[in-house]
Amino acid sequence: MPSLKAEQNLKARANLFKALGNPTRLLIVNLIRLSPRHTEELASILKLSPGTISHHLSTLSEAALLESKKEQYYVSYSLIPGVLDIKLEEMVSMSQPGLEQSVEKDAFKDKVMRAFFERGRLLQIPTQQKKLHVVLEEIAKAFDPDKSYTEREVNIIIADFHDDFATLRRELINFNYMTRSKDGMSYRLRS
Amino acid sequence: MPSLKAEQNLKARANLFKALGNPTRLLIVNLIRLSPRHTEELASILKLSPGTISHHLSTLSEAALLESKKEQYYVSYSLIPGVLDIKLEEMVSMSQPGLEQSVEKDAFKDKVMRAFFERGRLLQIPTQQKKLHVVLEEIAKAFDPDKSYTEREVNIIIADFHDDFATLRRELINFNYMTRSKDGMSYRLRS
DNA sequence: AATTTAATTTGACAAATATAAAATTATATC
DNA sequence: GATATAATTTTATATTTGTCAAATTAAATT
Repeated sequence: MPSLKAEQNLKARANLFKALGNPTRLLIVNLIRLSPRHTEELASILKLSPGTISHHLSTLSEAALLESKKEQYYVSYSLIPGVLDIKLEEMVSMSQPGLEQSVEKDAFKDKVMRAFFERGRLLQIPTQQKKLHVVLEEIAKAFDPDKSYTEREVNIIIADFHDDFATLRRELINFNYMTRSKDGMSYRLRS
Repeated sequence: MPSLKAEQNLKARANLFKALGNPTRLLIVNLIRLSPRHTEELASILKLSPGTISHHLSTLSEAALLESKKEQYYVSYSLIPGVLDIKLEEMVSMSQPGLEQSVEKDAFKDKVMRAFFERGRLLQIPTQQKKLHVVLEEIAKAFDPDKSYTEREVNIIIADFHDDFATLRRELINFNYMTRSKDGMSYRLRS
C-alpha cells in the first residue's frame, strides 16, 4: 500500500517546512547554527519564556532538525550536521510520478464524465477544451487501434454517443485523436 | 537601519517555509510541478472546494512560488521556474553574522549582570559556568591590557567586586582570562 | 448585450499555534 | 540526602489557519 506511506511522507515533509515556517524558530535555528545553545540562553536572547522556547525546540527536534546533549546543568541543542544541506526541490518533490498523475486524471475525468455522459450517451458537447478532451478521449476508446474505418463507419460509431457526429468527428481529427488518410477515404486512431 | 530589513527578510523566509508547510499545498506544488493546472482542476483532484484551493494558491503565490496566466476560461498556475532550485541552507541562513551574535551575547549577559551585580559589586560568585564566564569577563575589564600586576594589586582590584578575591583570582587564571608569569610574581590579561 | 462559468472574496467556525504563567520533573551540586 | 536550578509539561488564552458555503467578480462565449 504505497499510498499510506506516501501520505506519511507527505506529512513529514510538511512538518519539516512548518517547523521552519515561523520567525522565532528561524531565529533559533540561526543562533544554534553558529554555536550550540541551551534553552534559557535562547529564552533570554529572544526575550521569550523558557517554556515557549522549550516548545519551539521540541518542534524543531520532532522535525529532525536538532539534536541535544546534556551539559552540566544545561541541555545543549545543536543542528544535526548536514541537515540543511539539501535542495528545496528534493524536499518538495514526491517520488510517485505515476500515482499522482493517475489519481488526478481520474478525479477530474470522473467529474466531467458524470456531468456529460448518461448511460453511455454524451449529453452535450463541452465548450471547454479541457472537458472536450476528456470526452474525445472516451469516444476514441470505441475504436480499435488496429483497424481503419470509412467515414460512414466512423459516423455510426460516434452517433452511438451523440447525434452531432460530424462535429465530434471533426474534433477527433482536430485534436489528433484520429488521423485521416491522404486520400480522405479512411480513418484510424492516431498511432 | 539594517534590523528592520532583517526582520522583513525573516518574515519573508518564514512565509516561504510556511507556504510549503501544509500537506495540501505540498500536493498542489507537486501537481503543478508536472504541468500547469487551474483552480477547478486542482479542486476536483484534491476533493476540496474551489474557494479553498484558491486560497492555497494565493498563499503559494504570495510566497513567490507560483505564477499564473489566464487561459481560455481558466487561470493556469505554474511554478516559477527555478524557484525550488536552492539549498535549504541558503533559505535558512541570515547573513548578519555580527548582528545576531551581539544581540545574543548582550541579552544573556544583561540578564546575568542584573542578577549578580548591584552597583558594581558582585553579589555572589555564580556556580554555573556560563554565568561565571560573564562575571569573569566583566572583572577582567578592570585590568589594563598593557600593564602587569603583582598578586597584591590583582587582589585589590578584584576586592572592589567581591570579598572572596582569592577564588575569583584563581578562576581568572583557571579559565585563562589572566596569566601568571613563570616565577609566579606577576599577572596580566591574556594577550 | 446576455449568458455562462471559473476564480476570488467573504463570513463563519472548528482546529491548530504561539505564548505566558505555574506546576512538575530531572539532574547537578553541595 | 537535601537543595538548587534548568528543562519540560500543563493550563489558559488570544491569534492564526484550513475549510466550506454562499456571494461576488471577471471574463469568455454566445
